[in-house]
Formats: sequence, structure tokens, C-alpha cells
Amino acid sequence: MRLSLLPNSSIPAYKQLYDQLFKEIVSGELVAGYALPPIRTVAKELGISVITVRSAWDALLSDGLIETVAGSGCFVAELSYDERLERKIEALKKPAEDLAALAKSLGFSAEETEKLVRDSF
Amino acid sequence: MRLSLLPNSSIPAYKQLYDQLFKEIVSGELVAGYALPPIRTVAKELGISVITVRSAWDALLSDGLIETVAGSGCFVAELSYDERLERKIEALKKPAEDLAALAKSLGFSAEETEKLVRDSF
Amino acid sequence: MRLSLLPNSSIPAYKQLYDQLFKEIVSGELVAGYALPPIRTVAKELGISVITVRSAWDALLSDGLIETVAGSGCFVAELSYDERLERKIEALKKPAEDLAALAKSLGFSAEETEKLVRDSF
Amino acid sequence: MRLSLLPNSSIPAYKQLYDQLFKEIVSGELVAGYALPPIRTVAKELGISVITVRSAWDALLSDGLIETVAGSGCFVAELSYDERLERKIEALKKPAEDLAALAKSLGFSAEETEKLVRDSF
DNA sequence: GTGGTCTAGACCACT
DNA sequence: GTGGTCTAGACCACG
Repeated sequence: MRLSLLPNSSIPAYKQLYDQLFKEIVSGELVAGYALPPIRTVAKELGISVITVRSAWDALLSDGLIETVAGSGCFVAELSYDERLERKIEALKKPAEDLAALAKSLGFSAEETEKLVRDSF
Repeated sequence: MRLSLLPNSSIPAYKQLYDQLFKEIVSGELVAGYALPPIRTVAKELGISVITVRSAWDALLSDGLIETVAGSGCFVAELSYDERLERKIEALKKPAEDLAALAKSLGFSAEETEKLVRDSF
Repeated sequence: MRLSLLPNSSIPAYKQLYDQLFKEIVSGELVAGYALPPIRTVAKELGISVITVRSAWDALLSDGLIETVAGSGCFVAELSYDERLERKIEALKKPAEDLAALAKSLGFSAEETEKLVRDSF
Repeated sequence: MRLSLLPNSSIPAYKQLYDQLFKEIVSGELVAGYALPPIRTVAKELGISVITVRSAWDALLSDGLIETVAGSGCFVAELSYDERLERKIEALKKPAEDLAALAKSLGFSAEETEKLVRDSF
């Protein structure tokens, strides 16, 4: 597993870490039970505070993507293929709805909006 | 013209006002030269601070959607149909690109993403 | 309203603040709409960090006892007499159940347990 | 004797073990001289570290509830009926006092508090 | 001037 | 050596 941070990014460090792990977990690259590196190790390697790393871990925890065992470590949660797929769709759904709502309120049709999305791909 | 605020919304008041006027202006509902109500009137009617209303007006001013005439008030700016269309597309482009980028990073295809947008319409 | 901290207490500062406000709100001493002092003011007066004060405010917020208006301040929430009574009972219920469960598992009767509580009053 | 652990409990493993043995000893279910299973056996059966089991045993030792015989194992200590009763009351007293203090500070009477305890039984 | 976000780290309980 | 709790404060968006 490889974690990294974009220097000078406007995206908060904790969110960058969350996003990377989110993708690796829902894609199945990280299998259930996989032990995440200790937060202090990650913090030291990335040159940031343990608190920042913990913020990312906390978000993953509250989303049920990892589990934590006090005094032992954090582990990737058990998620079936369907559950992982569900999470991926969920992550895209809200932004898609927001875009659709915005487009509608501006008077765009579904087709025009889809085209804009396709052209950005 | 009808301005309103969602109570307990996480969207700041000034942005809600900006968005409502933005849509009415670029869609052509508010014609060029239309006189906006005085900020004090809006503030009183909505029960918010004049500073908040002014923030929305300022944003519209710097975006060239309204113009201010000292001692007289604020008016909807002259915008050609093409200019208004341009603004609308501009407003939708960034969110569309963000959605596409997110979808791509999650491993979705353009078709799957378009479908999600269409279904949200 | 008067907030204070016990020096050298093992109870965390943020919880002491929470408890004081909880009692004043559910007892009705602080009426709905009452503006809490700014967190920075409280922090300075008590000689602690604004973060500590904010932790207390956050807990009150998530318990629905206060409401916050960004850029404006925090206010005591609207709660009917019945709601306030409900909160008080709720606050006592869990500890009471825990005590009963412990007593039961140790082989005490309800009467013996009640007597122990009465004698502690 | 049957030891078990609640999965995902917020109560630490060592405390769960301590509590179970505490109750069995002070209630007399485990008689004086009874040989506790070797910590390695317990650890293996419960799938936890020997350090965790030892923590529970240490707490029981320092509370005088068990005794250790070098090279032989741990045994339930000799305790008279009165001593065991004393321990039980002791274990209940602090929680009862805490409950009474909380109730008092919330404005409840002794009778109301007792009723709440009785209803939880 | 207000609260919210993000980053920060000492200390402690648990393993 | 692990994560959890508590306290900490700069910076920013908002009014």
C-alpha cells in the first residue's frame, strides 16, 4: 500500500488520505483483514501530524470501511463484493444528483448535461 | 422577483441569494435594466443582515451580472443571448468535470456515469 | 450565566462545561433563544483553549440543546417543558440501568439496591 | 468455569475477564482453592494475547481475590462469607453514590431515583 | 467579531 | 507499540 500527498493541494491532507484508501478498499485492492500501517508511521513518513492521519482513519471508521482494535491496530473491514459496489455507486450518486439538479435549474436538458459529462471524461 | 432562504441550510445565505439571482438573470427571466430591490429592503424582508445581502450583490457585480448606479440602485446588466448561454455552460462545466474525474478515479465508465446523471434528472 | 471549572479535577474541562449548561438548559434557567457567550470569551475567562470550549458546545449541539448560527453565535434551543423533562430522565436512565444490571449480577435484590442509593442521597 | 468476551465491546477485554471472575468469586460460585486455568490456555481459547489475560489476573491478585503459587498456577483466595459480602457491597457503593449525586444535581428526589432503579431491575 | 475547518501533539489505556 | 482522549491554536468563511 502506498499513500501520498499532493504538495500545495487545496484538498485537505486528511481527505486525500481518505480518498486513496476509500478507492483501494472498495476496489478490492486491499483485502478484508489487511492491517493498515500505524498512524504514527504514516504521519512520520508523510511529514504530517498523527492527528491528520487519524482524521482520515476516523472517517473510514465511521463509514464502516475499516475496523479498529485498541492497542492492536486498524484493519480493512469485511465487505462483500456487492457491498463494495454499493459503496462506489453511493459515492458517485450524490454528486451526480447535485449536478442534475443544478443543470435542471439552469434549464439544461438531460442530454445536454450528459454530453458535458462525456466530454469531460 | 421572489427571493427566499432555506432555514438551517448549510449553504450560506449570501450564496443562496446569489444562486437565485444568477439563475433568473442568465435564464433571461430578469431582463436587462431591471431594478433590483434595495439591499435594506431585502435584508428586512428576509430577516438577515444587510452585510449578507451586500455580499451576494457584490458577487453578482464582480461577475458582471448586475451594475450599480450610485444613488440610484442596482440593475441587471446588458447581456446578449450568447453571453448568457456562455455563463450557463460555464456554471455547469466545473461540476461536470469534477463528477467525471471522480467517476474515472472510481473506475466507472463514461456510459455508467452518464446513466447515473440521466437517472437523477 | 456563570461557568466555572474545578481545578485539578479528573473530569475533563469540556465535560464540566457541558454538564453545567446541560443542567441550566433542562432546568429552564436558560430560556430558549438565550445567546451563549462567544467561545473565545469563555476560553479567555477560564484560561483554557477555545477548542476545549468548542468541544462542550459541540456536544450540546449534537444533543439538540443549543443551535448555532455561523458568524452570529450559539443560542439555547427551543424545548418544551415536556422535552426538557424527557432529557433529564434520559440522562439518569442509563446510569440507573447500569447500576441495576450490576446489582443484579452481584446477586442483590431491588430493595437492597434502592436502599444503597437512598443512603447515598 | 466459563469465560467469554463480547465482540466489539467498548469494555476492554481484560476488564470483562476481571468482572466475570470477580462475580463468580464473591458470589461463592468459585470456592477457595479452585485452580484457575493457565493464562496461555485462556488466551488461546479466547483468541487474545496472554498479556491481556495477565492484566485481568494481576487485577484480581492485587485485589486479593486470587493467589499465585510459583510454578503451579493461580487459585481462588480464602475469603470468609463476610469478606465476600463486603467486596460485593464495595463494588456497588461507588456506582450508587455516583447515581445519587447525578440525580441530586439534576433535581430529582431520592424517591424518584429509587423508582428509576427499581423499574430497571 | 462570530463559529467552522484543519492541523497539532502530550498523555493514557490497552495489548 | 498500538489507538483513544483531551487540549491546543492558526486560518478562513460568514455576518
